[in-house]
Amino acid sequence: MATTGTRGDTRELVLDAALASFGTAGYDGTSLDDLAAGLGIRKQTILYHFVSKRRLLDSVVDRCAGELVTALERVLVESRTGGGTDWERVEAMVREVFRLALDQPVLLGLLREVSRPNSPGAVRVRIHLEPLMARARRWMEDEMAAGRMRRTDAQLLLLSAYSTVVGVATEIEVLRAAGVGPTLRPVVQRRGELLRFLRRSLDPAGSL
Amino acid sequence: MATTGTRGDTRELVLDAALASFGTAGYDGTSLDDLAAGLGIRKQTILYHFVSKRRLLDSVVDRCAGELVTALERVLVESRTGGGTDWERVEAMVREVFRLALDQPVLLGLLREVSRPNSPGAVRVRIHLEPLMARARRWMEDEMAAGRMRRTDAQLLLLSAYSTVVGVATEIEVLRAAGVGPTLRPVVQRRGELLRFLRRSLDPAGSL
DNA sequence: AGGCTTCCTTACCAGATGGTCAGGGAGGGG
DNA sequence: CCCCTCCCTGACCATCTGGTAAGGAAGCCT
Repeated sequence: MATTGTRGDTRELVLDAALASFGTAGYDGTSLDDLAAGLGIRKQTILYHFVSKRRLLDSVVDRCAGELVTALERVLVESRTGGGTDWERVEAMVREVFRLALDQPVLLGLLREVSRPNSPGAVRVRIHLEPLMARARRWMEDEMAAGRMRRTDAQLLLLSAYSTVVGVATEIEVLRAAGVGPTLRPVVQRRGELLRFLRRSLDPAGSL
Repeated sequence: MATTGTRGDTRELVLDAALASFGTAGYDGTSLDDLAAGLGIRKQTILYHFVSKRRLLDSVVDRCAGELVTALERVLVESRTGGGTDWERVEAMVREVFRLALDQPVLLGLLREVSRPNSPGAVRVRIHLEPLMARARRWMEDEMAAGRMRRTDAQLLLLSAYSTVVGVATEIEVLRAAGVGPTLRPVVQRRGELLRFLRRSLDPAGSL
């Protein structure tokens, strides 16, 4: 072969490149030929591993959603054994999501692309996020009923948090377009706003 | 003819349809054939009025940016003759932007599409927004120097406000995708957050 | 009437796109 | 040795893409 060198992980390399391209150029703006050329392989190789372009997108989404779920699951377990308050657990989750986003900014690109209503990946990402959302919602409503959380519309709150994260994606891009370097100050600021908002909505001990 | 009926305003109809399509399906996801078919005309007619697809996007952006600038200009004049404080003027501007966005949600779709870094329309929208931004920035810095505004990074604040508005675009779409009807409550909530954020950053008389 | 302009059309094209098909090389097991 | 499977590739294709060239119909002006 002598193309990629290490052997065996072509599939993963394609997924990486596809994630980046879908996130920046968009689904329609990504051509399998270009994608393959960037990897030094032929388009047919991509089609061999992922039957169609559509399924490639699905695979990318699956993989990213998997990472997200794993990371959240880990934080959830940690905070459970650590035995923090509800609010501390919420905060840990939010921080984990932002950490993930800062570590892999490409994820935000994909999320943004896939949040578009008519996007082919929208349904796929919903499949992954809906159980997560439903679970979080149920938990929150239980905690509200038990008086450990302030009463509010759980679903609307979750969606608001979700779109804040998507908003961060656009913000980073806007800043870059405006010539502002990839400083993380605005991201941290957003995180602070989101946490403050959530605290105000949820924490019974929250100020103001 | 007998196609459109009223006569003469084919150009405007094309612009309307293009705005909607670019905003929902994206630039790459929009084909001139489909666009024309939706209007009951032929693709060549579109090419006749707007020389190329790219120029069509430019025209759409131009028109929308024009509306925005006009609306803001009007508010600015009104608030100037009304003689409000700095903060009241800022608030009036923000409210006008949100009003515009609520009146024509398609605008948000376009804005979102065009905020993508590699988007062909990104440069065009920058051409329109940069003078606006520069002007606002200069004004804010003057007011800060005069002590009528709290000191802060004017540019970062403006960009933050801008991306909040773009964020509203994604939020509406996310909500729709989640099955939540086009309720305006989250939008109003966002507006409230943005105003609070701006007030905290700018208003010398602002609380907390 | 005849020409000019405006608006829209049919006919056509070169290039790119996603996808199919058959085949080739490497390795492993019999 | 042969066969089989895994991974990859070249050749090819139908379709769609934005864009060009040319012509036709309606109105306006002289």
